[in-house]
Amino acid sequence: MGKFINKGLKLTPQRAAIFEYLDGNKSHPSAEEIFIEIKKRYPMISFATVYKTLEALKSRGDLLELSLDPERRRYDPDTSPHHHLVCIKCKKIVDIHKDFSLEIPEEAKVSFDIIGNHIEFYGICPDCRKKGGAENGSL
Amino acid sequence: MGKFINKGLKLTPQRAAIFEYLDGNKSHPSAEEIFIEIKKRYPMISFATVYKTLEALKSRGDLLELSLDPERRRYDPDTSPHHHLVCIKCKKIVDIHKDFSLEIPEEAKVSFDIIGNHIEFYGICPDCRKKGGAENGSL
DNA sequence: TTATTGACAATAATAATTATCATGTGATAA
DNA sequence: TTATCACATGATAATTATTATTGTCAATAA
Repeated sequence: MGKFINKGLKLTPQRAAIFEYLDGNKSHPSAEEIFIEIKKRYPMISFATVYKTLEALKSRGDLLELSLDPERRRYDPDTSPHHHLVCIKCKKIVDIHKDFSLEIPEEAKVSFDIIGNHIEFYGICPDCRKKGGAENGSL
Repeated sequence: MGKFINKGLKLTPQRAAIFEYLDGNKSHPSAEEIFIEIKKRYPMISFATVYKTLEALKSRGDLLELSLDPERRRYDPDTSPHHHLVCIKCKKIVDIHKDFSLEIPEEAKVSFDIIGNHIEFYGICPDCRKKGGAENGSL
């Protein structure tokens, strides 16, 4: 959980468990998934603590909130610039670490101060292709 | 409201109002914004009708649901392939009609069947730059 | 006409998220 | 030590967003 310690957040057992779960995690979990997972070790943890910790990390720039899934917010501990590949069937999200060096379009140049970009590729993952239409796969 | 008629949906006054509001609309409204606007003319319309109509249009491919704003779903009647420019201050969304012809990355090729992509450029719009920090602008 | 269907509004229900608040805890000062 | 303070926690309430259910009515089929 290295990347999350000493960020001005007091390290409590609950937070340590959340940090440990998040660090290096590539599954882009939702708040509920994080809660369920942490609860296995700390059955007394509350949803509020999870949300508050996520919010704290987010506001410190150590956690990305993804809007790729309209059903719920999902989180990504990898804050380095990267893009995502989303399965439209099972909502699995895979990282794409590649720089596309997009040329800023004219409409943007003349008006917005562009800060960054994010590309969502969407398609059907191998699991869903095989199964021919599973509604949920492993995240 | 041309683009929405004769799509297998019976044309009711409520739907006509929703269609008229959406057709050509570039503001990427939320369900609530649509509801409020329609209510001015049809005060008896219900939120459920708005949601159902949006869902119906969405499932017919005549309306895009945008996941750019984590707070709420926003809708785009322009179903032609295009990208978006989002102001991180006021959440204004502007269309970018430009083909970036992204080369499909290796990670994707070997696994996912890629169907499409969407680029979100984010930055600060001229209004917010001037105002130096308005929390809400016109959508 | 009668049965059926489809759409509506109203309402209830559910899900996701945020806020409130009393209590607890660790770090540090007295 | 103990007092204090700032912050964290968990329980729960409240909100917000969305979806589902129900009863009604009008249009249509039988």
